[in-house]
Amino acid sequence: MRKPGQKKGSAALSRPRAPKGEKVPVAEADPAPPSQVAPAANKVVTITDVAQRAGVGESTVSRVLRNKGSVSQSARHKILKAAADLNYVPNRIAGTLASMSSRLIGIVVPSVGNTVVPEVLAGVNTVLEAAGFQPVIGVSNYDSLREEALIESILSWRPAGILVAGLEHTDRARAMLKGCGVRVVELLDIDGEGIDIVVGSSHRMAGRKSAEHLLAHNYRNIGYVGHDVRVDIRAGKRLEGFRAVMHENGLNFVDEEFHPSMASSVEAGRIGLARLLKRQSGLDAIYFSNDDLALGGYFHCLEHDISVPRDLALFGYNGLEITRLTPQPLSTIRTPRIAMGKVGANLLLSGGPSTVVDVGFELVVGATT
Amino acid sequence: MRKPGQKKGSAALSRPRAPKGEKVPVAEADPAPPSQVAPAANKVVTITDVAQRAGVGESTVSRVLRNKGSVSQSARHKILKAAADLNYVPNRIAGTLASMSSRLIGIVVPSVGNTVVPEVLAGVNTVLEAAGFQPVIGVSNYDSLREEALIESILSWRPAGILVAGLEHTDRARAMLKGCGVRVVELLDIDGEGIDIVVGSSHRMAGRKSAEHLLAHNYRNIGYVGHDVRVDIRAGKRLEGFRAVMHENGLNFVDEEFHPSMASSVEAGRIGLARLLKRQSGLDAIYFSNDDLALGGYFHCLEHDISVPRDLALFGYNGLEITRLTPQPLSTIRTPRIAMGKVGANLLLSGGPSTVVDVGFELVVGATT
DNA sequence: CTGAAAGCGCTAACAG
DNA sequence: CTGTTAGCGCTTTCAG
Repeated sequence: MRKPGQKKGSAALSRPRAPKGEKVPVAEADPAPPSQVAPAANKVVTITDVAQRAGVGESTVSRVLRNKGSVSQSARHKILKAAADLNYVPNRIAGTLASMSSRLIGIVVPSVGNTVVPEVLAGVNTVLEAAGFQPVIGVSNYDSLREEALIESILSWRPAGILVAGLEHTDRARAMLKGCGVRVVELLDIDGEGIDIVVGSSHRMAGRKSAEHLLAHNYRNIGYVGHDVRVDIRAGKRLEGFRAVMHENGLNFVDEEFHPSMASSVEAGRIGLARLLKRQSGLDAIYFSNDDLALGGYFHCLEHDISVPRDLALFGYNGLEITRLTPQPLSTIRTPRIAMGKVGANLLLSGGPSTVVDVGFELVVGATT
Repeated sequence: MRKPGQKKGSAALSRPRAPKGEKVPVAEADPAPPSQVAPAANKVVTITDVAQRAGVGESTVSRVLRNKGSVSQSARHKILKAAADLNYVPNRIAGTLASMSSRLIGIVVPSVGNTVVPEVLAGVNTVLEAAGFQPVIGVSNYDSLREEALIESILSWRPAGILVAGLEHTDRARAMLKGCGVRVVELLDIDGEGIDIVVGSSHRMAGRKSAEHLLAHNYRNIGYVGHDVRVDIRAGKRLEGFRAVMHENGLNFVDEEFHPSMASSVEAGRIGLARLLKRQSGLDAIYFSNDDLALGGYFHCLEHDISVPRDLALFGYNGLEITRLTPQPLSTIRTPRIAMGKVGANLLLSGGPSTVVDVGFELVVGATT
């Protein structure tokens, strides 16, 4: 049996006594008779304490604190005062368990490398916060097994909903998502079979449009510079779409350079383009897996006096802020990331039916094509 | 009294029945006598179910699932099998309440705009994940009142620890952090009074070193281009340090341009430098509030054929990856962000005494000074 | 409008 | 090694 009255705080991580500077006289710290009552130190305030101090029942306190049910003004006042005096912080863990409904929202993203994921998260967060939900985040590092583990872990917090990136998951992850009983939103991509709510844009189509743009501008000797497309599935879909259009026009990439980095990076683009140009001449345009890489390629051109787009055209993906601020704005495809996050979060909370929302994209003709 | 057996899932956000495509015959959906038993649909599996199916007691199941205490191989086997069969996902909300120790870690950051915060978070996350903790995140948008609210909200989840950015908080926020009974880590800055554990570097000193560097290279007519320094307190400290060195050498900024954006941005740097150069001639160096701005300034120079550093030297802060990949690498100060996150998280979990850790910084001499 | 009481699902003694 | 039993702090009937 647990000894009542001997309440302890969080065992492992509770603050050690007397942090730097605060002297606590060893002998006479506690004026109460020692070994009789446990020292009241750090006792966590509960709703019971508030109720007692206000002289009301616990349920009334609960009602006031959650603005639910009707309570007399006098009681409300006393309770609010008591809570403030006691510095009461409600315990949502207990609240969640009792009410069987949480204000936690799970989020699983592949990385926080470039700014695209943070931007989506910012959009999501705006909505969640306004609605009083708290995000619980996991980063999978583009590893689907890690994603699976994260999903399980997050689900164990019984969130009110969950957002994940992309449509590709392990079978077990899909099963868990399907069976967990809460709404799930898959963000960023719509090319594939979704689980519940899907909000994103078509990467296949983005790749196609990119190719059509370059072909329309009479580029024919096109190279590809990308990062690991096995890992970044959406980049792979863009490449696929691009390639399809090339084939439909009887063309092929002159050459392709895959940097083995899992995450995209400016450096990968810089190195990748340098390598490609070393072994191929006659290229007139490069399609990059995204703006990070394209930026690296652009820097390479600047440094080596390769005239863009006369000598070489460059095309990226994402429409990052920076791409329109370089000396020559980069040609790219811009996606509404903040909006995507907001739409996803709203749909998650709104309780509507399963849907697929295509937020679309915009081809931005910069000065590099 | 709550009717037993009529367990319901999360009310608000539970998945609606029959999502797209799955036809559910209205009349004969449930073969059981209607209005007698509640449909067993979606019943959430609990530890009791697992125990029953495995033919053991609940506590034994708990022991197996948490690898605690000793259990016979046969029992362990049966339990694991039962759990898998039932697709059991433990309820950590209940576990946390019962054990009074959570595996949640609160994190409050000012923004997710540029990559510095995500990088710190990546470091933090590496450690947390390895130790089985889950981050609960809040974004304050550089608003201290919002930060206060977020801290309160996050504390209500009774996290095992909390990480916040910077040392400046509202009085109430400090009080809550001090009184919450768990370890708190303040990241990014060490110039000031900390609450418990402080991990960061001195921005004042970074500003000083930057000034010393420029002065040592004989720049004397120095301008400042920054974003809102009232809001980004750490940028303000750098400016202060820089200015102090100038004064000690009988100098002053020739002119200062503050872009009213709260968050830093490449655009602010571009516009800010353009404005500054329009009203001042004879400047030989610019100190930027950080690399985002410096990058924008650099792009402005590239576009307007301002020779760097001959006509104008540029100096930033952060040491973002991209600053060493531009045609001329930018001169800047690099901070160990990933390491900072790791150290902070480790200290948080390790349970040591309150400390201040200066992770230092490195002045990177690029090609722009 | 208010209080009493029964759990939410799990963990932690304790006694086998 | 294992089952029983009290709670964790809060919400939610239900009966005043």
